[in-house]
Amino acid sequence: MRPEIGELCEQHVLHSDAVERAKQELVPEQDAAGLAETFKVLGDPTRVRLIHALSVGELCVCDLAAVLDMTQSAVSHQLRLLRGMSIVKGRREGKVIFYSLDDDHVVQLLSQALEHIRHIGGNK
Amino acid sequence: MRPEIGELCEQHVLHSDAVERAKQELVPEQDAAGLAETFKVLGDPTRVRLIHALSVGELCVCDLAAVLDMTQSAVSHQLRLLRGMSIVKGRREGKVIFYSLDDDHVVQLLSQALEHIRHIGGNK
DNA sequence: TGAACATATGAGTAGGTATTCATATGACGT
DNA sequence: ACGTCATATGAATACCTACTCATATGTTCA
Repeated sequence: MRPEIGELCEQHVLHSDAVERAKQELVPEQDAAGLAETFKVLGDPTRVRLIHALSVGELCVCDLAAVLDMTQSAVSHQLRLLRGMSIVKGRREGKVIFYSLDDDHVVQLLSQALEHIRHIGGNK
Repeated sequence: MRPEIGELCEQHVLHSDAVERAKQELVPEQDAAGLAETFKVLGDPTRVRLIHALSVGELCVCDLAAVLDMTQSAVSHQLRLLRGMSIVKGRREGKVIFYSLDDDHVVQLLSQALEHIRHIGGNK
């Protein structure tokens, strides 16, 4: 079922039809970039903890800093990123700004990734 | 419904009960780290494209390089990472090594993330 | 065994990123 | 208007990461 081996690698590619097929279905560059950007934002322990903390309920910056034992500045910087990706949103109430998750997809992403981790955790 | 505002921020936290609650439910550091690690691996355009290409069907390193227009070395380095996270696996056949996705979760993660992107794409 | 090929890997480097420190913005009470 | 508090932001820095180049490993065939 697999294609015949064709020519040299560096120059002519081994399995040209498979390559063709894969090229056809290539994600548009733009999507790949967008996906990567999204995952990159989730790819930091601090931000994962931030998101998880907010999944419990809304919290202000100050509280987040306390919960995660971080500087207010550091938290604020990270929230900026998360806001930029529409993962969290802020609601002003006087001096305080309460943050909460902006999108349900994200928690699903987290739990699904956790599944993946647990799934492979044993064998390796 | 929201808690009374308490004391100073920097030192005593604004909403102590909410903070307590959030602290209770904190993800174990280990999970947060694991999640972040997983997402970090997905957080790169090259690897997203690699994964997507493999979702069509197995390909050897050389073909992957052709499909994504990259150096064999670069591809190999990335595959190493993906292998380490049990996202792809290799199957040797003579000189050639065919790579394929090791886990279904990953494609689901990709499509779910794509949903998120499309969902927010408009407003911003 | 040796040449040829596919893949893996180590060192080096350029660009990216998370935190800190200092400071700015914006809102409230007096 | 002023001081205080919560949050945001710019610059600097120390660390990380993706690629390149050179080379090693491992397989096949003669």
